[in-house]
Amino acid sequence: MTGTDAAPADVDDIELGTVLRALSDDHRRAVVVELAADDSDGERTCNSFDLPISKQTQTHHFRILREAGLIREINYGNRKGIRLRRADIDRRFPGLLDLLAAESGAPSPEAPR
Amino acid sequence: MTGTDAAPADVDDIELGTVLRALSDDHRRAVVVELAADDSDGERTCNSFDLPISKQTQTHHFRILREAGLIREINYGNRKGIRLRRADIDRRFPGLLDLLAAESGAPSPEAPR
DNA sequence: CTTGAGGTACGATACAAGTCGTACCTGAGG
DNA sequence: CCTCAGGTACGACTTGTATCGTACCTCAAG
Repeated sequence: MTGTDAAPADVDDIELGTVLRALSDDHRRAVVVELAADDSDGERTCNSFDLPISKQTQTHHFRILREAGLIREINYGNRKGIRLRRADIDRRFPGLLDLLAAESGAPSPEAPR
Repeated sequence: MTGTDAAPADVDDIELGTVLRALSDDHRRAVVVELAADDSDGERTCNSFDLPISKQTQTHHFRILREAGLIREINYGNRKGIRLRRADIDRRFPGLLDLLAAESGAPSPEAPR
């Protein structure tokens, strides 16, 4: 495993600075926004995000997201699953995912005038 | 370059990516957190934040915050005032300031620790 | 077993960003 | 006028980071 998981296990170990730094990148934010927009919270594959970057860079970004505590990566050997840590994020930073979802053109609870 | 030392005038011109990038820095986030914690929204001076960095660097950070649309800088010649754009932020990213305020050890409505 | 696709590890590179040094501007108070 | 503190402008330095190339691993299907 080569010391893979430096991901915060506890909700309290998720730090705002790390999260914001992770979300400041457009590609990573796009991933989280997509995940946040899916209510069913199904497991996704890396390929399903259609990022215009190489595999190695994708690995890098997903690691940042995992270490920030935003996603979980389930290792299947020659495949991996991506899952949003929605419950943890909602408890640690309530409203954050709504903020991100609002950027994707998601339905807003309030009338847009 | 970037030709923009201008701050976004319209609320809609405030971009999430720029805001998150601005808030990903600890010093800048500390400033916004302090501002967000003050409900009176009084004008502050740069000195009042007690940042452990040089004046030049402070100027740099305040510019980033201003260009992101998070604060306004009022120039008095040999002094300047700092003011949080609370109304704009609340309208563009509702909940964001609450998120930040929660990190400052502010009283959270439901944080039984 | 061999092959191929998905993923990772390590390294190199190029650009962005935080920091400070020096020099200069501005206004208040001697 | 001169001085001084707050603030800015420009540049240099250093670190961080996003990106990719090459090599390797893992599993499933031939």
